Amino acid sequence: MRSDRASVKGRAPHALRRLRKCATSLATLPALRMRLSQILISTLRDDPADAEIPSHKLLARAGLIVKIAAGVYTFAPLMWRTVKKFAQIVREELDREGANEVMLPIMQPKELWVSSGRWDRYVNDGIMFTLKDRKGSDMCLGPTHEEVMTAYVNAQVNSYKQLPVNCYQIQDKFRDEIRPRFGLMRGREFIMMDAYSFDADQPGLDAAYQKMRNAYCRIFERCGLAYTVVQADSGAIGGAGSEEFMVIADSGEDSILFCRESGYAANVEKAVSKLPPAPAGGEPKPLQTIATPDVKTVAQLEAFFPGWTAARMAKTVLYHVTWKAKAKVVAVMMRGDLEINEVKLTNALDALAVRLATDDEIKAATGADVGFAGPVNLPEDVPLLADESLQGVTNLLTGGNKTGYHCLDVNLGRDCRMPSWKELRTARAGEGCPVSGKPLEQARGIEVGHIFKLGIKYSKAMGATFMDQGGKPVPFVMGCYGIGVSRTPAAAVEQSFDDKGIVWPPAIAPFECVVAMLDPKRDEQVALADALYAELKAAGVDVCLDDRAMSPGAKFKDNELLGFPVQVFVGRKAAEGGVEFLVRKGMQKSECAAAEVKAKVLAALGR
RNA sequence: CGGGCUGUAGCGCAGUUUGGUAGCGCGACUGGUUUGGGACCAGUAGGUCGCCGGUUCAAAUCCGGCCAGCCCGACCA
Repeated sequence: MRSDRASVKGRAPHALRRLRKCATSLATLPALRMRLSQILISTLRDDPADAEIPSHKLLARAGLIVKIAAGVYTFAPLMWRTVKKFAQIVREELDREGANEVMLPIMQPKELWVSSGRWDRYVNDGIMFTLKDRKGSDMCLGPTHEEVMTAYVNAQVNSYKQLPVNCYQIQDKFRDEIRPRFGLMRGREFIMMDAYSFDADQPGLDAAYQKMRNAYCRIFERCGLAYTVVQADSGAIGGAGSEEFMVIADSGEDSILFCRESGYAANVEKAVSKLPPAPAGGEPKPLQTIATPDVKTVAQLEAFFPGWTAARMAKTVLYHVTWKAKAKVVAVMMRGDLEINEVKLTNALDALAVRLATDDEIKAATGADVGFAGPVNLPEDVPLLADESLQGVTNLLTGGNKTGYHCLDVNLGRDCRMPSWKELRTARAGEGCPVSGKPLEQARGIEVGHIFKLGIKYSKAMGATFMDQGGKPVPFVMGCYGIGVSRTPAAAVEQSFDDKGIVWPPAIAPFECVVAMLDPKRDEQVALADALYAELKAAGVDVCLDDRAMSPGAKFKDNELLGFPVQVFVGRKAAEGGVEFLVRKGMQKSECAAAEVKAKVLAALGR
C-alpha cells in the first residue's frame, strides 16, 4: 500500500501532469461572492392556481419549489440551501447524542419486507411504490427503513457489548399517498430523517428515547418554531409510548388537545378527557319498542322524543373491521352526544383497519335499514362493543334493530348482551383535562417529528438478535424516530409569513442577510455593497449580494417575498455612506451609516 | 375508492352556452428611454387549445373514450 502510493505519485503519467497544470491556482481566483445574479431565482407575480395554504403558495410563488408531478417537487437552489441548513441542525443535535449518520438504500428487495411481514400490507394499502428489476424480481422504493436498518445492524452487532447503537439517515422517502397536497406538506417523495435505536433491554430503550426527545426539542427550538410535544397513537404496534412534535399552524392536518394548567397535550387520535356524566336514568324500567318511522339520527330522535337528551341515547354504529386473516362487521355503541374515535376502535380490536359498514352490510348484520341499529336482538355473531361512557347508564334509548323502530328504557345486560367495554370516545375541546380537570383547548398542528418505542416488533419478526451476558440470543429492543426534513421548512413558512411573503427564521433562511445594490451600474453602490458583503462575511454572517439588474421597486418586492431575515439596501445615499436597513420580521425599516451595518445585522440576528 | 371542478403561450386567465380557423394580463426577447416600491415606448417570438376517436364543408367549442391535476367526502345509525 505505502510503496504503491509512492510509486504512482512518482511516476504520474504525462497526461495527468498536464491536467494538473491546467487547473487554475486557487490563489489567483477572485474572492467568492454569493451573487443572486448567479443563482437561479424565478419568482412569480401570481399565486399558482393549485396551491391552497400559505406555505405552498409562497414557496411556489417564490420559485423555491417546482412541481413535476402530484406530490413530487424540485427544490430550487435557495430552497435547497434551507433544507440543507435544517438537515445540518438535525445532524448536529443527533450527533451530540451519539447517533451515527449512515445512508441506506432507497431501493429495497421484496424479501426484506416479507421478512418483517409488512410487504402484503403495504402493497395492499397501495402506499408503497413497487417495481420489478430486469429479472422480474420485486423491489420497492422505501417508504421507511426499519427493515433495512434492522438487517444492517443485525449483521454488524453480535454482542450486548456493542450496544447501545443508534443510527440515522437523511434520505428521500417514497409513499404513494392517497391524496398528495399542500406542497411539501404531504408529498409522495419527501426528505426524512429516520433514526433507529438498538438496545439490550427496556431501560436502555427508555434512555435512548429520552436522548432523542431532548435532541428533537433542541432542533425545533433552534429553528425558532412554536411547537409542542403531544402524546400520539402508537398504532396497532402497541408499545410503551409514542410522541409527536407538532408545529402549531391553522393549516395543520392534525388536531391536538391541550391543557395549559397541567401541560397535558395529545393528538386527538389519542386524547382522553373527563366527561360530565349523563343525566341519571333512574331505576330500570320495562323495555319498550316504539315505532319511529323515518327517525334515524340522534337529532331527529331528540325532536321525536321530547325530554330525551342525546346523552341518554346510545347510537349503535356498525363497522367493517379487517384483521390479518379475517374481516367482520362489528357493532359499536356510543353515547348519543359523543363520537367514536376510529383509531381507538382499531386499537381496541387489534385490527388492521376499520371503516363504516355499507348500507348493505348493515342490513345483513342487523336486519334493519341504516338508522335503526341497536343492541337488542342483535344477532349473536355480531360482536358488541360499547364505550365506557355508557357503563352504568340505565334506561337508554337505542335503535330497535328493526326498520322504523327504536327501543326505550334499554338496560344493557338485561335486554341484550352485556357489551365489551372499551375507551372509544373522541375527546373534545371544552371537556375536562384528564390531569387537571380544567377545560381542554384545541389547536391544529403539523407533525414534524415522531418518536416511538418500537420494542421488539421488527427484531423479533426478522430474527435480529444479539448475544446477552448469558450467551443467549435476544432480540434488539428498538426505537424509531423521524423528522420531516422537507416538511419542517414548509411548516416554518406556515408559521412565519406576512402579506409581502416569507419571513424565514434566521436559522434556516436560504441566507441570513442580503446586501442589495439598487443600481448595479453605479460604481459607488457596487463598491459599498461589496465592502459590506465582505465585512459581514468576515463576521460570520451567511450573506448574499443582490447584484441583479432590476428596478428598485422590483428588487424590494422580490427580497421581501424571498424572506431573507435581514436586508441591507445600498442606494442613492451610497456616496455618503448611507444605506437602508430592513428587519424582515415586522418590516422595520431604517436608515443607517454603512459603518453601523455590521453591528446592526449581528444584533438583528441575535448575535 | 366515491362526488365535484379544471385542463387554451413559461405563469394567471378569457373564449366553449350560440361551431367559422385563438385572445388578454404578467413574464420572455430586441432596440431605446429609465432607476426608490414589481418602470415606459416601439417592436418580436412563443400555442399539436391534455390525448385519442366521432359528428360536420368546418371543432378549443358538439358527442364518446382515455389521461392528468385540483377540491371535497372518509364522525354518518
